[in-house]
Amino acid sequence: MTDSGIDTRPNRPATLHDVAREAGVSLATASRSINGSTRKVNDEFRQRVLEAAARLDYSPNVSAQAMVRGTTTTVALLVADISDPYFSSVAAGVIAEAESAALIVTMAVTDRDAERELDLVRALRGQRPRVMILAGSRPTADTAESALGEELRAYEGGGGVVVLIGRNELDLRTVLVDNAGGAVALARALTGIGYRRFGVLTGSEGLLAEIDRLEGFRAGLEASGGELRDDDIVRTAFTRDGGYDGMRRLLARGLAGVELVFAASDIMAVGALSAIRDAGLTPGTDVAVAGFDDIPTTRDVTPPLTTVRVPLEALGRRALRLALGDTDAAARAVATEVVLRESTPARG
Amino acid sequence: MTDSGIDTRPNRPATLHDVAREAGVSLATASRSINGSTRKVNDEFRQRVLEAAARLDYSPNVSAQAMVRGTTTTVALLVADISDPYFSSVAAGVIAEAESAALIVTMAVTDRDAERELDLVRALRGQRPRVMILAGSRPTADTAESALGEELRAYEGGGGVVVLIGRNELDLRTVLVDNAGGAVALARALTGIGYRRFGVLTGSEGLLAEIDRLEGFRAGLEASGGELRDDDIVRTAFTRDGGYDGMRRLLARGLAGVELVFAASDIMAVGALSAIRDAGLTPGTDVAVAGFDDIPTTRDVTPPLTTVRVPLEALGRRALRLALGDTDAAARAVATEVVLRESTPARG
DNA sequence: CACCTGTGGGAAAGCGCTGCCTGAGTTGTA
DNA sequence: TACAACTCAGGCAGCGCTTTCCCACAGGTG
Repeated sequence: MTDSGIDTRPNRPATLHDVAREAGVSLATASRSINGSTRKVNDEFRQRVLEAAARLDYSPNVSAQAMVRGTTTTVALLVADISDPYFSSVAAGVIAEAESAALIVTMAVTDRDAERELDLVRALRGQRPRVMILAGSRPTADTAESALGEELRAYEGGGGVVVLIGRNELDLRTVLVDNAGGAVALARALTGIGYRRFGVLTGSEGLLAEIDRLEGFRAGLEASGGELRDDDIVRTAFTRDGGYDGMRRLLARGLAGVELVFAASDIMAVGALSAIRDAGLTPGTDVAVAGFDDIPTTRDVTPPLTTVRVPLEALGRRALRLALGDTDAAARAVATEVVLRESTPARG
Repeated sequence: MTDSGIDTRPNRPATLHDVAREAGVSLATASRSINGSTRKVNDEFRQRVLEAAARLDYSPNVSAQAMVRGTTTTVALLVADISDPYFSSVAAGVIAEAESAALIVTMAVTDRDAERELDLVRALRGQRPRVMILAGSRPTADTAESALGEELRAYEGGGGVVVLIGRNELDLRTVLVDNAGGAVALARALTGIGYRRFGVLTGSEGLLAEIDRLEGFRAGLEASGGELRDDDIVRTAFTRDGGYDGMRRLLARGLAGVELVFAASDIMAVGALSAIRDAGLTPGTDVAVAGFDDIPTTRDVTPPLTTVRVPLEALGRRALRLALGDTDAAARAVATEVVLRESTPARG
């Protein structure tokens, strides 16, 4: 078709240069026609450029644009485990919000490994994302952690914005969830419907969310006459299988009067339900169970799970809005709400 | 510290140029020290460069590298809905495999909207990803679809590789799942344990997976003496709520002898279980239910769900491996496996 | 008719980086 | 001692794009 046998590698995407040549205009005019700068372009020229672009299947090279503009349209998102419904809901929120801000999301999974998390942050930093969102990051200030902090600060020093989801020791923008308040309210609600003796399944990773939920629950019980003995607190993995195992341990040991087991996350609670059933007991009747988060499956397990609703998708949206400078989003902790269902029937 | 008041905007990430200056070497040497090219660099120089880089918190600009190298390390992944466990498992597989190939994943969500899907493909194309993976894409050859095909072909024309997960009319690399075979095997297994009259809950979107599963199931029943009347096939949304609604419709109409309802996906089956329970019936006992996919929650619903196992994470891994040229990955459809659980107790 | 102003296309610089090419310095060989 | 053969640091072009800056030209004014 066109003349000039300059570069006819077939596998090279068309460049703006190609488009300009095809349309018979300069590079500058082609650029202005396609992205629509402040400068006006003659309609006829613009038309020609757009047609040429379509003919050549032109697609602007965002790397090149990023270089010259000095800014990208990327949001980097780190989650612990994308197949965990907690994180996939948060991710859905981030992605939805990113789409409405015309940003593109790059995602990485840490597998709850601090070292890998650090490597990923390093790698993602190279993308010069506008925003970096970390969900379910490790909390305690050990060495790997402070290296992470340093890396994040370096990223911010280079003009990036970091947002953490969930309380954290790092001194960075954070979307706070009212874990403690929700746990207090849950404890009160449960004593209110007649429960007195409680057990707890919580994580062993020292996540601040775990701690806040446990302490909040304990405080709520103290204020409302419930009892939680230290022996009845089981520390286990913060996963479905962790919940299953923890519950099994509790059952093997004998419930010894525990009427209700509070699992610090729904996913653990779901595992606990299965463990109860596998032990030949009936959850809700023989032991009540409550969770935290209100992931979608809480409606579909049997009995439906009492929990504390955390608006997970909203969390993700809010994280990005906060990063983008919406100060309202920083205002205060995201509210949580107790949802009583049949896994905790009213007692006597 | 350093002299030359050239550019001291505080919010500018350090460039390789800065590092080279700080280390007192040339740009070329700095580049070679940091990325380790084929050329050797004097140990002392390299040391100096690495120290300077650390001191300045240098992180290579991947956009710049992409430009000059003419290739990126990005994988673009499109899914219909990331909070659906089917897609989040597939995504987990893609991300895991990407990590082991030192690639980074960019993710977008189509929300099952063909138009949005097209826009996203267009936008992602600008990233020049090495690979583009589409999971749960729309299938039928309508107009938006052919525009999608054109866009994907343009992307491949520019040197990219497209992989589709699940059968599709587009003539592109595809990870095939043996949906039909699994459905046949399921039908046989169920007639084998005494079921005769069946109902089906399937999607209304014309996805080829839906069709293959339905047709496979039908064929399996025909071969083994089961009965499926057209009236007992309900078309509904391919989601949890779709399953719930479909089952409710079936129950409202009266089961009229249907002993087992096959839902074309687990997520629909889970909704169906809840609908059965909400109607005051006992799933498994009053109506049996079977699903397809074996998502994690199938173990935790009551009764545990009979299903056809699809190795979802493996699907994602395989998609990327296929894109990266692993010809074994293209070999044949991914095998599926019947898993009988208590939602379909043996009859009579 | 001389001059000014506004409009809008084109040339060119340069974003951060890699990889070829050059050339200085070192070692080996006759 | 002369010269070939290496080795390896540095110079520089250029990846695809945006954005000044420049300039030609059209139209307006006194």
